[in-house]
Amino acid sequence: MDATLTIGEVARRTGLRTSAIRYYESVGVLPEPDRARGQRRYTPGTVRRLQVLDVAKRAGFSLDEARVLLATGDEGTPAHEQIRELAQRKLPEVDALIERAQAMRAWLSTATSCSCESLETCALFDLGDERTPAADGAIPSLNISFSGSRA
Amino acid sequence: MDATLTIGEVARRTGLRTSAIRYYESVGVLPEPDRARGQRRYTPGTVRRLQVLDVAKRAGFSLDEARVLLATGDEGTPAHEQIRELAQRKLPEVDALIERAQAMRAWLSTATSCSCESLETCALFDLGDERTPAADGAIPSLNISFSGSRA
DNA sequence: CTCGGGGTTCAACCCGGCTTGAAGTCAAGG
DNA sequence: CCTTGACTTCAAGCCGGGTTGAACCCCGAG
Repeated sequence: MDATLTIGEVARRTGLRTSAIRYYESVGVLPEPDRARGQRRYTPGTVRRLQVLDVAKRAGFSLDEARVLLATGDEGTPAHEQIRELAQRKLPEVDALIERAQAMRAWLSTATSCSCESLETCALFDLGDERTPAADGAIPSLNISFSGSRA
Repeated sequence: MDATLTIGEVARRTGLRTSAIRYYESVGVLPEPDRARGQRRYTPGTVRRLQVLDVAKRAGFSLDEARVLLATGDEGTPAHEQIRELAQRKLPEVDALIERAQAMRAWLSTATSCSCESLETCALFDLGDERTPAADGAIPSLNISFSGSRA
């Protein structure tokens, strides 16, 4: 429980830059740690928090969302409630992302065998067919809208 | 072929904002059009170009990549060569995106049935297992790195 | 004449997630 | 004493893809 790790130490153990750790603190994802002569001193638990953060980011959560998650340690409801709720809220977004990416893939795959002379005449670029003629060799529709998530 | 459309007209026909059209010109995705008393005058072909651009963006291409594509109209190789090459270069990226998104989905799905009391002990947040114990109910690994694409 | 509704320019701002740089403090070691 | 290295702060920059705003011009109608 004693706060012994310097920011550099935490950085080494997590693979983060010290600037990132300070940034997380500045946006409230990490709490303000104790200080010794002005310098931050972290508990070993902080390393775990940052690992959790890492996994959460990979799972598609923003820092804002991760903040909520990391706040669960603060004497309250058990972690699984927050985890479940966040995951359930995120799932449809990720499903949409997958769908969108698969539509992109289908289009690109079709495009690799394009033999059009000009973009003017290439049906690949005709607007994502709303009416979807349901033809067999139809061109994959790209009627997609979404705001993706990042690494 | 006479340049008759004002920027507002093109905007109406494409659903874009005039600011976007000027921006595309500024970054070289659209060529500089003729002008009448200082005002831009576009050919109907420009509308098509912007539709092509729209589809290309949905397919995952950046403006930089789309610029290359749109440049094919300029008296050169037939369009399909560029289309094919760009699509082939993009496919692995999109495949990676899909894989990543599916890993996210799997993790989130597992997370919705988490019953851990604390983040400390929750195996969901143990680092993406390199050693992959290959257990059956194993936690989906999130060992992913990638720069996604956006709408 | 004046107003409204196009058009023009350029610079600045937005988003998220950091990084980078300048300038300062502090402790240990040669 | 001086250097080295790790820490501190704050402001500014970066990426992509535009949007927003101020200040201007120009034309036709009432």
